[in-house]
Amino acid sequence: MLDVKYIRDNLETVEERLGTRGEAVNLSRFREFDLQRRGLLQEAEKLKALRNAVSEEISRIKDKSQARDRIAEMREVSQKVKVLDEQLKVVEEALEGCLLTIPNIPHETTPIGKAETDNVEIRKWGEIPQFAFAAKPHYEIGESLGILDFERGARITGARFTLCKDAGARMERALINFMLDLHTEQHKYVEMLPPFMVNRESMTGTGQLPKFEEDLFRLEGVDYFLIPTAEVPVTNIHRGEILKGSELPLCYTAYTPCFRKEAGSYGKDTRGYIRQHQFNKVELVKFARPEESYRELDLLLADAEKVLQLLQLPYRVVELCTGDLGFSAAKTYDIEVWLPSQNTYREISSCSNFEDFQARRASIRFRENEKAKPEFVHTLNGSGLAVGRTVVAILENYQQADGSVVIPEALRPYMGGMEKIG
RNA sequence: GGAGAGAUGGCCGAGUCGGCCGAAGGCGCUCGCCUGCUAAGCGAGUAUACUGGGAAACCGGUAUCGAGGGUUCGAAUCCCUCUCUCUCCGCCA
Repeated sequence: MLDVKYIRDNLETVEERLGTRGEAVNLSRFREFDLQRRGLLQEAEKLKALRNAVSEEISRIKDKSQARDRIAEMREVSQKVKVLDEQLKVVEEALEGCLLTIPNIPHETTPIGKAETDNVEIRKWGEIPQFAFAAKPHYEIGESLGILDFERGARITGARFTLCKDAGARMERALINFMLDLHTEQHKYVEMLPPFMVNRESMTGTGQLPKFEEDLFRLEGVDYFLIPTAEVPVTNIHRGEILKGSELPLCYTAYTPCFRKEAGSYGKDTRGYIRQHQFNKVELVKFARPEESYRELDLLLADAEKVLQLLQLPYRVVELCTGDLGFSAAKTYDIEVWLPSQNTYREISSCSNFEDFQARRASIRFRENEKAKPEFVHTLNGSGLAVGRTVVAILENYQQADGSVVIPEALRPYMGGMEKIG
């Protein structure tokens, strides 16, 4: 959510900068609701002030018969207040609804662009493997090794669900532990294991709602949703709180499964393990001081990259352009891992600074010192990493001519010393 | 699922028959005084949001005692609904 006062005072700038996201933005509705609200508010508050003053007078009059006129007068005032308050409520809801659907303003360093193709490559890491044979896609490798079972996954649930078996299941678990250990022991994040379903307020706080309800799995009977990412429960840990400046930045890491409807991605990545309705992810979340948030974003990105470096998987980092930026983000770096079968890099992590956009929605603030005014924190998060796609990358990059897959050295301690599958 | 108890400021905790209650008292914290050091003591201060005015410091108004609604000139206090927490019973990994 953007600052109402900022929009009010910089309407054209805001429209223009939001326009770089690719959708025309018209804030005239906002302006109208804002004006209406303040008009009604002033009127109502004036009457309330009068009522409060006269009520106090009445309280001092011993003989209530002498207050009869004033009581009658105030009865009328209260009626008017009631009407105004009702109108106000309608306008405020409209204004709120308006605000909740306005995306974040891209950071000034976010490259202007229309789509994915305008993203900017920042750096590449690692050697792209050269195979003396035709590199197989991960789903063929996984199926022939008996560690990924798409058919039975679909039988159990449906399309885009996969059964991990034997060393495949073990590798998922190993990667989760490997990543969590790295981030908690080397990068000093605090581990969290949050609920995997959240309420509507939490989804609104991080920006999934109200606009993207069709992407979420919703439970029946209660207003709970399956989380599409750990960002939601972990960021909402501090919803409604005022943190101490001295404890910032707060750095949390969490493993959770993620559930996404993938509405609108029909036909994309239909085969294999790339795009699932349920996948595992280790997430990194930070709450930082505004002036430190971009430095923290660089650190967070480096922490995520470290996973791929240790696993010796080639990747590149791209900076998303304004047209490709998520709703809540001001700036995003994607980490893309090399997939030999596709002869291209595919997203495996997305690291974003949301600045105060989520903090304002979720009311997460901090006080620099005892007497300081509360300020909104900046929230950040990034995948560290998507576990399923890491499995995909390992299978493809570490595949051997005989169909076996070598296990990255860093992962072996987590797989009982296993050196290869098959 | 059944029965009961509760929800007040950073924390603890008071709030009588509705009015002078944004809310006693204590703890904590901040600043000052005092004091070889520490402790104790003394004095002052210590919520948030919106809104009007002001360049600002700041001044005024409104709202907030779990949430929403009702009664009333006036609600932390009375009534209704909901949510959450705790205790007991049942069930269960």
